[in-house]
Amino acid sequence: MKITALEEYGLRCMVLLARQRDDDPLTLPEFATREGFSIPYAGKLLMILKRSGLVKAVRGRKGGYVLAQSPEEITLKEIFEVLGKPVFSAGYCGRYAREHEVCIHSGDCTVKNIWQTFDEFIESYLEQVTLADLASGDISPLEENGLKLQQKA
Amino acid sequence: MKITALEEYGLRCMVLLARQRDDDPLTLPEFATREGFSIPYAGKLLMILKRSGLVKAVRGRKGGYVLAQSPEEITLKEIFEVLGKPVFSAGYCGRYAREHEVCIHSGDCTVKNIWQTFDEFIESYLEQVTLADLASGDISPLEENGLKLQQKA
DNA sequence: AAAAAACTTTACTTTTTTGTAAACTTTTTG
DNA sequence: CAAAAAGTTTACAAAAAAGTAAAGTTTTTT
Repeated sequence: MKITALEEYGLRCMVLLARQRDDDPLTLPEFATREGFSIPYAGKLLMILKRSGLVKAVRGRKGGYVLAQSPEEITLKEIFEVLGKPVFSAGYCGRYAREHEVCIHSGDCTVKNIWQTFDEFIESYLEQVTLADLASGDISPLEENGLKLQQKA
Repeated sequence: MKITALEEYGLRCMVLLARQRDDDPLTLPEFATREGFSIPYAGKLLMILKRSGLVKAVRGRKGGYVLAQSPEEITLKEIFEVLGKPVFSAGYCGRYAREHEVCIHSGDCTVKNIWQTFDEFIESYLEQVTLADLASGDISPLEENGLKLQQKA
C-alpha cells in the first residue's frame, strides 16, 4: 500500500494554505522552497488542486493561491479524491485482467470484494478528519479523536 | 493511495492456496495460468511468501506450494506486511526529505502524524480479517463483519 | 541412476511514476 | 503601457516498479 507522491505533497500544500491568512496568497516559489521541490512541480500540484475547486488562483503581481473554503469545511476525503484514486475504483476489474477479456479473480470476485469493503472503511475515516484538524497539528490516536473501532459481541 | 501489484497478486495466490487441500500443492504453472501472469513472476511472488514463512515449498515431482498455517490463523495484516510497506513506515521522514538533511514537513511533523494514525486505523481492520474469511468469499459490509465505526458523543 | 517436474536465482526489458526544464500567457502595478 | 511577477502548458529526463527470459539446482519417481 502506497501513498503516492502527489497525495503526499498535495496534502502538504493544503496544510500550508490552511495556515495562511485568507488575504495573503502563497506563491509557487514559496511552496517550492518550503517543501523542497521545484517550482514547476509546485505548479503541477496547485493546478490539480485548482481544477478541482479546492483552491483558487490569484493572478498578477500580488498573486498566488488561497483556499476556496475554510479549512473546517474541507475533509481529507475530498483532498484525496482529487489527488489520487481510491483503493477500489471503477477500473479495477479491467486493470488486473491483463490478456484476458474479463478478470479471472481466483474463480470469482472475492478479491474485489475485500478491496471494496476496505475502501469503504478507509473513507469512513478520511471523511471525518478536516484540514483544520491537520493544520492545528494535533491528530490524536483514534479514541481521542472522535473515532472508535468496536468489535461486535 | 495504491495497492501495489505485488500486494494484489500475492494476496490472490494466498486465496488460491486457502482453497486447496493441504496435501495437494499448487505449482507455479498453476498459479500463472489461473491468475494470468508468467511462471517466473509466480516464482517471484511465491518466493517472497515462502521467505516470510507464510507458505512452504514442496520440492520434487509432486511438489508445489502449500500454506504454512491454516487460513483461519493467517490475517490480512500478516500477508500485507510481507508483500509491501504500510502507509507509515520507519523510512518516512527520510523518504520525503529529498535534498534536505532532515524532513521539512510544513514547519513541523503534522503530516507524519496523520499517516501514523491513519496506518493504525488501517491495521486495526486488516488484523481482524483472516484468509479464511477471504477464501470463503463473503466479505460483508463493515457492520455485518464484526467491525463498527463509531462517532464519539 | 537418469529423467522429469518442480523450485530458485540472476539479469534484463518494459512500463509507469516522478520530477524538471523551458517557453508561454495573463494580470497587476508603477 | 511596459515591465515585473505570477500562473499555465507542453515536452522531456530520471527513477522506480512491474514483469519476463533463461539458465541453474534440487528432489522424487520410474
